[in-house]
Amino acid sequence: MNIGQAASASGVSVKMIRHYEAIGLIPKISRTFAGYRHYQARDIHLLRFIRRARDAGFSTAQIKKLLSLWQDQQRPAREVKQLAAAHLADLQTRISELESIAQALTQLVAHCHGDERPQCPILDNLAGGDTGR
Amino acid sequence: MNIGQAASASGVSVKMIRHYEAIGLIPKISRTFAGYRHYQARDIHLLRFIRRARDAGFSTAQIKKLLSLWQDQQRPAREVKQLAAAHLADLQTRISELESIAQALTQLVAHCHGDERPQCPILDNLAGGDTGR
DNA sequence: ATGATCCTTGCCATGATGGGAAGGTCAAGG
DNA sequence: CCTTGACCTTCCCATCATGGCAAGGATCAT
Repeated sequence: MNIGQAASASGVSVKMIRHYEAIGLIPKISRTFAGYRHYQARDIHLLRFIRRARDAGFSTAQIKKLLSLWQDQQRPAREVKQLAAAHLADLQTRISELESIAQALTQLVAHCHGDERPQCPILDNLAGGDTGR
Repeated sequence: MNIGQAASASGVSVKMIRHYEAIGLIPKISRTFAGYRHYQARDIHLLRFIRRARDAGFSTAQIKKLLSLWQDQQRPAREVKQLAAAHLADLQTRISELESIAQALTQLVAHCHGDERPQCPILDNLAGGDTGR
């Protein structure tokens, strides 16, 4: 399997596959005599794992750790859970931040008449003072 | 006012003030004969506006537009509202995405016993198949 | 005058991703 | 055999918002 096929089989772009190899997230892949990367079924599994982890919002560093845990048959589930819980906490923090921004913005948008007149509470708020209370 | 004072007065870092000037988000600031940037009260207002907009999650491009609307006494509130609403929609999209990730992850974490045994549904899920459904 | 603290510019880094260029390889078909 | 098109290789650059560091100049207080 060439890199393009590995990409479509795994859902990871060609660019990113090479990148992951370059940063050591995946091991160096064997090459054909002409220098083409050659992927085996287990490489595809690896890439799929990475894609799912990435889709779950894990950072590259976290994925690196997840991979090493995955490949360690002896790992305690505790470590995995810890990592996942930390990431989850992080997600929830980000969600709350975005939510409070969205809430404030919703207020402002609701109070803006939005017609042709120049007066606008959104700009007033940005220019002005207290952040919507 | 020097740039350092402008930074603490506005809440925008020295680095970012210079950056905003470089990318044309704010006009070129007057300089002292020695080349130091010199800030007036209205420059601080501008920086504060930018900081608030940035805190509200607007992109630099959107802030640029907001600034031009702000400075145009004739702007229709409609345009501002449109911009803010678009950003709000964007925020809400991002929030939902994060929420669905968080929800899936919460399930997985909940089902992981998290003790010393190696079996772990989190890794199984990443490795395996259906995304927790 | 000397040291501390500020300012200047410029380059590099982040993290995840993509674009594009210049050049090599391979398979299919005339 | 040669061309063509699709693929591969590496390398460099860009994004976005932000920061760090370095070398050198300015200012200010002692």
